[in-house]
Amino acid sequence: MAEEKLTKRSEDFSAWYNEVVERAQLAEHSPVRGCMVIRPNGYGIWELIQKNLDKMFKDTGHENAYFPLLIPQSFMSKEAEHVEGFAPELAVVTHGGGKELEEPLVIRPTSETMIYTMFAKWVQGYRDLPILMNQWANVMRWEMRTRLFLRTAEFLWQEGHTAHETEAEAESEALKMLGVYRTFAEDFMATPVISGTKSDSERFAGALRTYTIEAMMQDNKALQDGTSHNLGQNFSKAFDLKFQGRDGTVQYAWNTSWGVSTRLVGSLIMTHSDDDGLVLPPRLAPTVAVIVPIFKNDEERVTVLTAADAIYADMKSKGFRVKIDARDNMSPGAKYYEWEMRGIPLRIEIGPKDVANNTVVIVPRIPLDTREAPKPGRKQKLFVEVATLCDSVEDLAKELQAQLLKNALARREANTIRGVKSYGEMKEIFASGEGAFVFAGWNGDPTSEAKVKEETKATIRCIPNLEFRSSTAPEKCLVTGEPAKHEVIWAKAY
RNA sequence: CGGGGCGUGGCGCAGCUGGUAGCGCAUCUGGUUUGGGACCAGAGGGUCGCACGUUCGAAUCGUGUCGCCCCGACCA
Repeated sequence: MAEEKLTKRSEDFSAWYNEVVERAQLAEHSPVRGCMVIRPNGYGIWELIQKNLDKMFKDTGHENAYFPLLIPQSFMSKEAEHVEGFAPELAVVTHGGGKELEEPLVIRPTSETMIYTMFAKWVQGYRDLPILMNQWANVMRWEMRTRLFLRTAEFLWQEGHTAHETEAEAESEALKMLGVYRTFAEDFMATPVISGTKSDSERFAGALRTYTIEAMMQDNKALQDGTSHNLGQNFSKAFDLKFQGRDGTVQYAWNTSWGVSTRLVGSLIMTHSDDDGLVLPPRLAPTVAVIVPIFKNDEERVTVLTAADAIYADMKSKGFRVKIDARDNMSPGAKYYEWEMRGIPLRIEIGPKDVANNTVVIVPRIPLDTREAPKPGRKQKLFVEVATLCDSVEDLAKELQAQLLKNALARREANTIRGVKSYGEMKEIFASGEGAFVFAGWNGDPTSEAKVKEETKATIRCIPNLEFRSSTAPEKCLVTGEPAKHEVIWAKAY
């Protein structure tokens, strides 16, 4: 009996997302409210994100360290905005060793307070700067409403923390790391992102400025993929992080922090996947290719499996992330559906005919523009010589990676609206349910921002960086008609 | 925190005018199959979220409680 099809994306995006997460065996709800069990298939994606980002951090001079999970409650209170921002979502430990603690400990929602406490001990003079540090950790925020990968109570992330001698140096660091995130999003996640600055209302609690990369999901809602903050001297003043400068005077250090989380896995799912299930960019796919042997009888079985095993061993030895699916209680068709659901970029089919011809059939997860178009209703099937299989897989993986970015970019541009004439027009856009990224002028006033949020549910995702702005800057604020201070992107967001 | 829904084999569900639990998928065994979701035969597996109450008798009725999901508010 065939398993029922996935809910269609177009019918119920939210249900579709949950089904992909569960049926692709990425993650499931834990017995604890709002927490997530990440299964190996999902964790494998995170491991590749970690591995590749970590290399980029090291290449830009950062080192990894680790700080404690529990933070004395008093640390949290030292920076006024920070405590106000996080107080409602703290989980607090009140007992230990069977006794009530003198001072409650909070489970870190982020580690600024702990890390800058330590930095303060480590820094005396300007020669101790800069500190360029990162930690891979779990954090916990008692969110009112949670969603697998996108907003869980506990999540895995990396948080970079740096301390600098000058304001300019800190600003440059914050922007540099935003650039690292943008490069990672495009090159690995195949996700086009718009980088820019958050408006004050969306700024990190305690930051001078918050930078962001914003991606568009397939329901045209925005998702913040990563964030980078210029913390100014707010935390160094709160935690007494001082140094003696080149001129002999004692000064406060300048800090930045930046992070991405397991939310990126959710972002991947919502960006690329389709009605057949998960679609993974090859560079972040725990398994890039799966070999499915096909045979009718025992004789064929031996021939085909021998050939398939040889291919598998060869690819494995060359470092390919490849799997062989030799299960004998399942028909090839059933296997195809399963691996498609799980987002494997390339399927390698090998049957008796292929063995005889020294070929295999490769089926990419999504159609590639670079290859001959498939017949209507069919998948693209590529016949490949066994002798050149590894090169072909490498080429196809690259083509698929590029195709995903191309498709996502085309989709975002098709749903990006510039030159909206009136606020009424924008209200219609967000009332239609289709949604979009709307580029428009804004007077810079939080009041007009709040008004739009209330009336349309759309918020300012960011003030885009120069390269993402419209060629002609809007003159007027779309909401009030006053002179525009910035061009901004309005969108509904996760 | 407000509104709604749901807790019954691994998963999805039925049973709820009370009478001691059933279906589909999955699993196991045997056989036939296998180039797009195989079929036949047999088998195993459940203190019906938890507690108290009503009753001769509770998955079913009542009260309480715990948990999960969805929508909203909230959210670097």
